[in-house]
Amino acid sequence: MAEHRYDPKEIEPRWQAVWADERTWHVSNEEARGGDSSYVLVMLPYPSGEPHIGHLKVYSVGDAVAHYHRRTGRRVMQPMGYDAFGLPAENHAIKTGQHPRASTEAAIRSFQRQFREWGISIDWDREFGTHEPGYYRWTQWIFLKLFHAGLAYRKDAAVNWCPNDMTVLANEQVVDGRCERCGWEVEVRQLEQWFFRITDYAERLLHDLGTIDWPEYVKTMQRNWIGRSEGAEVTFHCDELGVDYEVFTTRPDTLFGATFFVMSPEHPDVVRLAEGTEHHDAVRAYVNHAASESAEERGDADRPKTGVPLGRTVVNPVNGERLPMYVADYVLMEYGTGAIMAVPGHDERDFAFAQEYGLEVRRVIEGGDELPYTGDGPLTNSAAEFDGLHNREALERIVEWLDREGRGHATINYRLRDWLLSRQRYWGCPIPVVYCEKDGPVPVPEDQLPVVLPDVEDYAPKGRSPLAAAEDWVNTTCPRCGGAAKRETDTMDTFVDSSWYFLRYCDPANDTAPWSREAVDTWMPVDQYIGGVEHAILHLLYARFFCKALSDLGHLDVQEPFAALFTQGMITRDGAKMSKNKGNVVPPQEIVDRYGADTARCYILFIAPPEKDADWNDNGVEGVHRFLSRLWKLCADAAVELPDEPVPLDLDGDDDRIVRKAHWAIDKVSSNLGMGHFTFNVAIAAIMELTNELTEARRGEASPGAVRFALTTAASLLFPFAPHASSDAFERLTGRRVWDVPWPEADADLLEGDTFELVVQVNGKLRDRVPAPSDASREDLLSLARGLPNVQAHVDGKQVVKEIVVPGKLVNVVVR
RNA sequence: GCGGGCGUGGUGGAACUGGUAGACACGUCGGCCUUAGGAGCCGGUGGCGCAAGCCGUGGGGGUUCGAGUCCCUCCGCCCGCACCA
Repeated sequence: MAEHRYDPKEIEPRWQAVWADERTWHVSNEEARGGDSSYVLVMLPYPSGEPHIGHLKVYSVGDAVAHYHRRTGRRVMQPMGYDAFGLPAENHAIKTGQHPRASTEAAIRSFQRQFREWGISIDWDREFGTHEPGYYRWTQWIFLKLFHAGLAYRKDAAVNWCPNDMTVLANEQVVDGRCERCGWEVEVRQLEQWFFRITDYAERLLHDLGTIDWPEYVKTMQRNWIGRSEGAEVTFHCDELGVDYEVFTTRPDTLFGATFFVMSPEHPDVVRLAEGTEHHDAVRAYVNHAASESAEERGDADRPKTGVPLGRTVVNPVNGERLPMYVADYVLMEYGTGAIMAVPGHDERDFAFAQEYGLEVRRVIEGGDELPYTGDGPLTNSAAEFDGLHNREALERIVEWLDREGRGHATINYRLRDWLLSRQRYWGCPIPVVYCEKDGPVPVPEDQLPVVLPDVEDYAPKGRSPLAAAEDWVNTTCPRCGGAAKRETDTMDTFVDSSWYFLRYCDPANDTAPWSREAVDTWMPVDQYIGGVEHAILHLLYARFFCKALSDLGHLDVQEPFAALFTQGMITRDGAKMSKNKGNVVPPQEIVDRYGADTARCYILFIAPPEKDADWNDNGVEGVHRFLSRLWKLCADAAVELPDEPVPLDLDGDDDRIVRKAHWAIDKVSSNLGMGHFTFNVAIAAIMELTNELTEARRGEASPGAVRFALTTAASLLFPFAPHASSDAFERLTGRRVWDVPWPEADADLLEGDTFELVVQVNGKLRDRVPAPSDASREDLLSLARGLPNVQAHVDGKQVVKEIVVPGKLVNVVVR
C-alpha cells in the first residue's frame, strides 16, 4: 500500500507558484466583455502590521465565492488593494519618526505575502494602494468634479472635533458622542471646513435601497441614518425684532396646542434676541455652559430639562397667540431649523419642560387618560373648522391652510448631514485647492494633478495640519491670477479614498482618466461585495453617494455600486473580541504555519455560518485538518493503486452507494454556494460525509471506477474552500487542473433512489421506518405500512379515522 | 423608548415549501495498534428507563393527522438608533 502523507508545507507553495507563474487569476477586460462576468469584491484592507484572523475569514469567504463563480462559467475579477492613508500609520510616525509611507508599505508587503500564502485567487495585475500618487491623483480629480458641480463646498459651521486625534470628524464618525476611532469625547468647534453635499442625495440614497440585495438590517441602519421625516415648515413671527423663524414639525395638527417656543443654544440669534431684556446675562451664561458640555452629556435624554427665557415672543400663525421664547439645550441645532414650537400636551419633551417651568399644557387632541398624549384622535380646542376632525385628516387641512396663507408648507426633513471631509492630519490625500488673496479659494487645474503630498519633519498635529509647516509646498501661485497663494493644508478623510476604489480596479493602469467608461461598464456594479458590519453606514453610504454623483456628472452609468452585500461576523476567542490587550489574539500566520492555509481556511468557514460571530477553538482546527488529511490521502493512494476505469454502467452495492453519495454531495454543495447562499459550513459538512462514506467503502467491494469518480468529485467540490489540497488531489487522480474543469453537475436520476425510507407514523408519532419502492402508489405504501407489526400494535382495537400519505416520504395512520 | 435579529445535546452548529429533530464537527466514553503518545484507526454518545417505551428545540397556550418551523403570549440574550421636534 502506498504511504502518502498529507504535507501542506510541500503542497501549498507548489500550487501557489503555479498560480503566480501562470497568472491564473488574471482576467482582462476584453475577456470579460466576451462573456458572463462577475465582480467579486472584498472590502479593501487597511494595511497595518500583520493581517489578523478577520482578514483570513473575509478573504476565505470572498475566495470561495470567486472560485464558485469561475467554475460555474463566469469571468471573475477578484482584485486587491490597500486603504493606505490613515491615522494609525501617522500616529506611529509621531512616536517613532518613521515615515508613514515606510510603515504602511512594510505592512502592505506583509499582507501581500500572506494573501499569497493563503492561496487567495487575486488578480494581482490590478493591485494598488490609495496612497500612491497614481491613485490619489484621481481622488483629487473626483474632488474637482464634485467642486465644479457644487457638490463640494466650504462653510463655517459647528463641527465635531476629536481632541485626541486633533482633527474634525464627519457626523458618521461620532458614535455616542465619541470618536469612532479612538473613543475620546468629541467637542464642538466652529470652523470653516470642506463638505460634500451628500444631503442632496438623501432621497435617492433612501429610495434606491429598495433596488439592492443587501441584508435587511444594513438597509435599516442606513434608513435610520438618513432619517427621513415628513411634516411641515411653519413660520413664527417675532414682532419685537421683526424676524421670522421657521420651525419643522411632524405634527402640524397640534399647532393650536403650542404654548411656547424653544431655540437651541447654538442658534445664532439667541443672544441677540435676549439683548436689552432682563434675561440677557442668563441667556449668555446658559449658552456658554451648553458649549462647554460634551456631546455625550448633551445627548442624554433622561436628564432634567433646563432652559432660560429669552424675554421675547413669537406669534402662532394659526391663532395669533403670543408664545414666550426660551433657549433650551434639548433642542438641537443640527436637526430641523434649530427652533421648535413646543406642544406640551402632545409631546413628552415639551411636557417635561413645561412642568419644570410652570408653562401651560393644553389638550388639542382627544384620547389617552392624561397628558401628554402622543396618539391619534379627533381635534379639540383648535379652530372651529378643524375641531372634531381626526388629527391625521386635520394635519393635511392645516398644512393646506398654512400654504394658502403663506405661513408654512409641507416639507420633508432628513437627519443626514453633509459629509465633512477636511482632516487636520498629514497622512492623507491633499485637497487640490489654493487660497489666493485676490481670488479666494481656487481649485487646482486638472492638468496640474496630482498635488503631491510633501514630506515633512514633524508629523505631530498642533490643531492645524502638519502640512502647514511645509512652507515651500504651501506657498505657491494662484492658478487663476498668478499671484501669491497658499495651498490648502488639510487632507481628505480617508473614506474619500475608499469611496471609489472599486471603480479604479476596473481600469487600474489608466493614466489619462480615473477609468474608461468601457471598463466600468464591463464590470460595474460589483456582483458580490463582502465585508464587515462596521461599515454599514460610513463606507457603504459614502460609496453609494459617490456612484450617484459621478453618474449624474456623466462619468458612470451605475446608481448603486454594490448589487449584493454580504456581511461576515467576527471571530472571537473565549467569547471576546481578539485584542493585543487581552492577549487572546490568534495570528493567522501561526495557524497557517502549523496546519497549512487550507486547514485554516476550511476551519474558519466550517465553524459557523459566516455571517455569525464565531468563537475560535483550537480543537476544531485539528478536526478539520484530520478531514483534509484523510481526503487527500484517499485520493493520493487511489491515484496510484486503483486502475483508471470508467464508472460501471450498472450500479449496485457499494458502487451504487458511493456514486449516489457523490451526486448527493454535488447537489448539496452547489445549493449551499449558489444563488447568494453562503452556508459554507453545511457545504463542507457534505464533503466530509462523502469522505466518510469513501473511507468505509475502502474496506468494501466498490469498483475502482466508482471510487475514483467519488474521490474526484470530493476533490473537485473542495476547491473553493481548500484550493491547494483540492488541486493536488485532483491532479493526481485526473492529470488535470481542477480550476479548468467545470463545476460538477448532479445527475437528477441518481439523486432519487429506486427505493426510499418510508417513515411510518401512528397519530403523528414515529413507529417504524421501512424501505419502499420510489414508484409505489399510495395504496401500496398504505398496505405496506398497515402490515408492519409495530403499526398493528398501535392500531389494534382502535378505529382508523384517517390515513395520510405523502408519497416518497411518509404514512401517518390516525386512530381513535 | 423605537427598529431589527436570535433562543435546538456538554460545545459549535444541521434540519428546502410544516413531514424521521440533533447532519457534520468538537468534547467525552470504550476498544485496537503501540515501548510510549496530546499520532492513527474502529465503535458508542440528547435525557430517563433492564426493556417495551416515555420525554425532549427558552416558558405557557393555540392551529394541524403532524409544529424547531405557523399564530398568540410571556421570559432571556444580542445588535442598531435614540432629547430627531
